[in-house]
Amino acid sequence: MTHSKIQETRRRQIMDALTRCLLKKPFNQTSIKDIAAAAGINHGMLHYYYKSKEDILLNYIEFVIDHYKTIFEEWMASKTPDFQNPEDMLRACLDFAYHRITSDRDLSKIFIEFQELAIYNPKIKKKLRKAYSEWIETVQILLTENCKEEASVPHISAGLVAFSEGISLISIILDKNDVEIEGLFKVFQEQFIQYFMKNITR
Amino acid sequence: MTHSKIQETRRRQIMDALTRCLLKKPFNQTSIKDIAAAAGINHGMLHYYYKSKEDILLNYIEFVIDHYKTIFEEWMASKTPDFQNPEDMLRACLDFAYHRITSDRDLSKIFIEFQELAIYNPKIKKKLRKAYSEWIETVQILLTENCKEEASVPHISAGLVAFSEGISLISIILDKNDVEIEGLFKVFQEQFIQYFMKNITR
Amino acid sequence: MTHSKIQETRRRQIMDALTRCLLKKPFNQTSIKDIAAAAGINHGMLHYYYKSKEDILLNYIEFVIDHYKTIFEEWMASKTPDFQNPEDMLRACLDFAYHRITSDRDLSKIFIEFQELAIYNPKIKKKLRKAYSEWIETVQILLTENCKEEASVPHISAGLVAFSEGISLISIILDKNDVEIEGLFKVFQEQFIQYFMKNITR
Amino acid sequence: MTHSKIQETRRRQIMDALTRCLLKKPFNQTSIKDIAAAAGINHGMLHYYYKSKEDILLNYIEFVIDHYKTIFEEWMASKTPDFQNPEDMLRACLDFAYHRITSDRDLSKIFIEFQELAIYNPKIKKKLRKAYSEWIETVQILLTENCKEEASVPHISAGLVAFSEGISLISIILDKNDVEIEGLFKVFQEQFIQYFMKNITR
DNA sequence: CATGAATGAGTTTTCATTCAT
DNA sequence: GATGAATGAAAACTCATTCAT
Repeated sequence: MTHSKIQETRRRQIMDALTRCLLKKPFNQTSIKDIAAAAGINHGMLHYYYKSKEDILLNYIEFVIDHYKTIFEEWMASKTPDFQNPEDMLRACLDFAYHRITSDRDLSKIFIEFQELAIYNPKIKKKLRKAYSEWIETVQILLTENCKEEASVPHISAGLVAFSEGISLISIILDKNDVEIEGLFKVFQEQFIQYFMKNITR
Repeated sequence: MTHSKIQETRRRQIMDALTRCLLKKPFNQTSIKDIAAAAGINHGMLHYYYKSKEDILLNYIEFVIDHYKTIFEEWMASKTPDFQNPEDMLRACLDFAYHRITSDRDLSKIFIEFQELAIYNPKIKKKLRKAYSEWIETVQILLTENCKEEASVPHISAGLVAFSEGISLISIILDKNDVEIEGLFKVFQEQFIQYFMKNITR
Repeated sequence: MTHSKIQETRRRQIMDALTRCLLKKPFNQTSIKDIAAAAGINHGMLHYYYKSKEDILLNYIEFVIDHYKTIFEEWMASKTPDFQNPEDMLRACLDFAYHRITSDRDLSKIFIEFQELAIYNPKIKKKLRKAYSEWIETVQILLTENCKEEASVPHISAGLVAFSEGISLISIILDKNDVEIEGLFKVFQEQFIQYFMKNITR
Repeated sequence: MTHSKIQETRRRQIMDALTRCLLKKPFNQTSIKDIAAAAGINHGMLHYYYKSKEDILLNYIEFVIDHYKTIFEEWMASKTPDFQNPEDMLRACLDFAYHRITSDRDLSKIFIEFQELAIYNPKIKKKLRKAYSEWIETVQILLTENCKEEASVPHISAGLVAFSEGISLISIILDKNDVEIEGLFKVFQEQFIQYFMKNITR
């Protein structure tokens, strides 16, 4: 039992506090005291639960990634039996990814922060690389299951993820409202599905 | 003429120094003295030429954007007469954007830094929004010139820019080598061109 | 009996732990948690057994001094009947002092630490003063028993102790190996014994 | 010109301030702000002139050692022609060493602090080792000049330095007044001179 | 007796900014 | 224009001590 009940609670408080902080200020300008205040606990405790500010960040990145991976997996588990054909499944997955991830502005901001941190910090880069690799792989698996021509699947998977990240970035920077962004996304989504159904589906 | 020759030189030295700095450390961890040292000038001078650290950053962002805008415009001016048909032009433009912008790893890093700064700083966000808007608009103009069905052009333009940004991000995070990324890019580029030629070109 | 068996054990564990700690870091940089970890007990307990960090130190100094006093006394008790003449006894005592105290590098380090602590802390200074006084007195008693000219005995005793401390310091700082230091010590030891036998022995 | 006039002044102020601080508190309990306050300058400046607290200390140790080396050398230069015979010279040197170094209680305290710091810090140990080596060497040179039997000179030199350090330590710990300590020192000094004149002088 | 969560004062260090020279 | 000394606020981190369980 390395972590007691109270430890779990505190660690979760700190993670949630950091989310709130990162929506206001970049990590480098967020002080340990800021996080502690947001969590409603003494700043000394942050060093009791994590060995450094970087350690908080590394744990936080894992926390966020795991959180969304879990959400996706739970959704997949609940939906899988429902799909009648590849097109339905693809459309549902893209819808889910869009509504729960790409269009979540808070999440997008936090990921843009992660990306910047990754550029300058190899440890963070490694974590992010793993997350994106897994995401691309998940897409690949989904596509391969319904694919007769496998050669282009890896490129298509990576491209979809890149496009998704690009959309989320552009929607943040341009401050487009959700309707416009959804329209933009849908155009490409439909295009992609049609292309995929025509050329690749078995 | 408020700026003498020496002033122009100094300001340019500072901008170039900041580029070198940003490839090593994020802006928030880059000190005025770091920039001054990289520029080979006294740190006190940075406050003579710019009124604050933020002011340096705002000028720098404009400097970078202008720099690449100029490069693109010069290239366009030099190429325009050569194109025989829309397809050639589209392919050339996408090639240029890819080779000079999307695949320039240093530039990509600096833009990821800008994006993060923009999230938390409205002034920076405004500058970046303007840059991306103009970029999308440029693409729109290029497409519209050869287009019979204009309705989807705005979406396609924004999508192309988003995709381009997504690719550059993914290539940085995944540390993919240039060949892999180019392959990925080309698949979509070709797809896009074919789609565009079939449905939209007049 | 205020101290139960377990209490004695714990207190001894703490003292031994501090010895190990002081060979790595100065007392001021040794934390309560360091000592607790070295002792294999909970850091909260240190405040149960001792009222403060300083209290631990004061007890430790007494512990170390008593320890070595006991060793010397036991040795003396075991040896006394053996000596045939003053010269034998003197030589044996100096040998013992050298091999068990002066040349014990760990002990020397710990005493250098004590000396520094004593300079700035009157309570510690008092304890150390008492220890050195008693040591000098012991030497005095040994010398007086065999002395016809008592006047210079106090000076000689203090001088022997000072010399012994000086040797141990120099051997630590110069990192001389044991052989060199023993040679240095022996030269003076022999000189001293000859001088003492010639002028002072009754 | 790496150091301007003001730099020299400030650096000297800081060194002098540290002397005052070390007479009150050990180095580890002396904060950067304490030293700055004692020097009458802003604490930020200490990091302008020295790159860390340890750097201040290392410079300080060199400063103190150089200071006393200079004093000794100047004295030697002024005295050398006066000595008629080895005995006069030896006595004068030992007198000087005693009155200006061994019996200087402030200096003794500071050296006890250095010794403790040296035990735990290799860089400091190296500096102190060099200082003691040079001191022993100086004594050796003085003795060798007047010596017919050189074999024991190294031991005697090291022994004299060790004894001197031992005396200064004991006088601090026992809080003996100067008269008593001088008496103690003189007994050995006389003994040493007589021994040296009889056996070793050429 | 034992544990470990909690507190808060204190430490070194960094740095944008100012300004006298 | 140019230099670099000076300021002071703020940062991350440490730790003796307390105390509820």
